[in-house]
Amino acid sequence: MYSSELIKGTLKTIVLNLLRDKGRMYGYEITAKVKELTDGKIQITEGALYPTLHSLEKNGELETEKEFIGKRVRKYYSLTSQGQETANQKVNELADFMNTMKFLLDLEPKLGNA
Amino acid sequence: MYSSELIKGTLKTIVLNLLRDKGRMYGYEITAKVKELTDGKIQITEGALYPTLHSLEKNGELETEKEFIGKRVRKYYSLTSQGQETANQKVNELADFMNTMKFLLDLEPKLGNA
DNA sequence: TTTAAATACTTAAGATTCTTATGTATCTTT
DNA sequence: AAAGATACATAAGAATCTTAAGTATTTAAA
Repeated sequence: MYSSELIKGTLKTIVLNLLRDKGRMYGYEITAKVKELTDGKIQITEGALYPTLHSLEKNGELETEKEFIGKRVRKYYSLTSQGQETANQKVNELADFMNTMKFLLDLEPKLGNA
Repeated sequence: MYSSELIKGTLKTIVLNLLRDKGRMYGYEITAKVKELTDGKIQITEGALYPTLHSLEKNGELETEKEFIGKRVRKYYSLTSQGQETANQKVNELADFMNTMKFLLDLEPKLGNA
């Protein structure tokens, strides 16, 4: 488990990226998938996830379909076309940021002014 | 410039790592160095940096020496031995986290259960 | 069979960490 | 003389997370 500050700011990107890959998922499934894919190193709490999903939906990035599994409601989320764009952009930004951070932490010699 | 959520949670690590490398630095110098090293992509604001430095000092990770440049005070920060350990640990954690995130974003096939 | 655990969603209070803004003061450049 | 850079500090507000509590169904274990 990583210290919680690190997760901050990457949650939206994780969710958008997963939905881009899987097509549609419901909340509980997202938490389980992230936990599985990261061997438990990243555990999204429900208190963080659901407000994020609601906010993304309100913003037009996600749309929902309700399905009944027996008597229980399940809300499937999928990307809107706007959400597709945002997903691409957010993932690129995070990848770029991680390159910058890697450079900063390794303090590699800067190219171009040797 | 990255969207500000991304910076959150990495600031302490950036500061500790820089101090580990440079020995000692003062606040303003840190903001300038990070800006320079990242070509302006990461700009630490003073409102974020100074409280962070104060909190790290209060926590025993950093120690300070004041120096006068003319009539102006400059506060140099350096790592305590505890700060050294924290720096190592934080940098390792962030590197580990970035690997996990890279895997998660690329959705590379998981090794070990093919 | 009843109890616990897992599934599935929701929301509220509080903590943390950042942005934005303001304030003070000195030094350097125009 | 004024503007911009240097150098510190802190407070109000925003954003995002944790922790916690609540509701309800389904499945597994005792």
